[in-house]
Amino acid sequence: MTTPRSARPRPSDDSSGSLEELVEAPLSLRERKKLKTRQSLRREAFRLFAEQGWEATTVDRIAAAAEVSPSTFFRYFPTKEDLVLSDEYDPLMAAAIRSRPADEPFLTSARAVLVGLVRRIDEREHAELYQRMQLTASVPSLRARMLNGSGQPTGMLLDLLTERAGLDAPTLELRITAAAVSAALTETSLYWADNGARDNLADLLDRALAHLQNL
Amino acid sequence: MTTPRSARPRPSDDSSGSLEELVEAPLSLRERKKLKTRQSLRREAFRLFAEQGWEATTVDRIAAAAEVSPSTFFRYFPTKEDLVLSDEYDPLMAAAIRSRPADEPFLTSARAVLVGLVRRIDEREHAELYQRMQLTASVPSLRARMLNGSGQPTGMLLDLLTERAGLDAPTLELRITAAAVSAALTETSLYWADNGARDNLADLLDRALAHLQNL
DNA sequence: CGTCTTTTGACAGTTACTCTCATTCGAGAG
DNA sequence: CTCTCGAATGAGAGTAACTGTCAAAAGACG
Repeated sequence: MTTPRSARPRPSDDSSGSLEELVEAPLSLRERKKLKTRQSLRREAFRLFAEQGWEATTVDRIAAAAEVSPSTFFRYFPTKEDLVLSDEYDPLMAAAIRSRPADEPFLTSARAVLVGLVRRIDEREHAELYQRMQLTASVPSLRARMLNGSGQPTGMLLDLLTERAGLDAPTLELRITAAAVSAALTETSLYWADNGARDNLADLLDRALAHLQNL
Repeated sequence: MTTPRSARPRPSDDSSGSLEELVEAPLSLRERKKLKTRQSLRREAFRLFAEQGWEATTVDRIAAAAEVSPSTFFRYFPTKEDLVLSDEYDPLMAAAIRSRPADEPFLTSARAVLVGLVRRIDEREHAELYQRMQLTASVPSLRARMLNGSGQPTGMLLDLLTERAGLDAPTLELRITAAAVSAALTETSLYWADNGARDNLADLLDRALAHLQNL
């Protein structure tokens, strides 16, 4: 009962796929189909968002475009917002941070890992990332949810911190640290999108995390 | 177009009233009635939340209990969530911070002002404050929105910072600072509620903001 | 009192989301 | 290849949070 990650339960499993699968497990036909449906939903949704905007694009239309029933949509994404906000980077971040020396100051670990990760993501999927952040920054309800925990790394960062400290339950200080880093990540992304991605996201993030150290 | 404060527009005016009115303006009959309606809605809502929980309490029932039409409910609170999340402390905070020497480090100002303010609020309205935070902490959608900007002080803190820096538009660094302080405030409140208000909220906040300084 | 403006209530409509149940389809055994 | 089982889907009905419009009620003010 520490910090709930997402309001609603995920559909069934976390088999997501975007940034080069971590494990190249031979997917069963069933899994491949699920993946296709998921990708199709996301792709069609983003296409429609770009064409007609967020509000004008109803879930029914997205489902129709992806050729599934509206029911199915909600089996893949608990809410329309999750379509945009759900990311699959958390496990990557966690693994990367865990691979760092445990006695390194957390902000140092986080800075190195996050900046590196963001740089690679930005290189490979710049267009997608940008559209996502653009949407997130401009749609109020998305921006609102972006600024918080669901779909954001706060919870995982906190778990990492607690684990590092060898504790069972997080202290106030750990929660503050996690929240601050997470807020920096989020705020930087929004800043980036607000400015039309004029700057390099990874560099901005580096600046942001550096700034956190001398508050 | 910096950081939108709230997703939806406020009903009409910001004549709210809880913590000892700042201005003792002689309210017209109309204004007094509005205030009564607002308070009635909030009171009845919290009563119902306590009795039947968040989800079981529909807007229609709240409106009925307050003896206004459902339409009117939304004229006072843009969303059901705002009923819980909207606070009227922002202007107080702003004024208090502005009264500090402009060359004082921001975190120092913030720490002194926020801790003092929170202490006074907690003394005067402990029960209310606690129920609000309890609700916020336990209802996922509320907790989610709490962790972000809408209804939270991020935007105002940012304005203050920008003003202090003598700038027109906030820099990334200013945004990070505002976000970090805001996150600390939020996270502390949740921690407080999570722990059943065992500790003193003002003291916790002091610890949290101190911690921010030596990240 | 009479007029103007603000607030309200009634009502209809949209949409995100939930729940249930029958059907379909892939997995795996024989 | 077939049969069975469990998982995924589709259909449909239902709920509740909002939105927008319009006419009636009520305060402000001369």
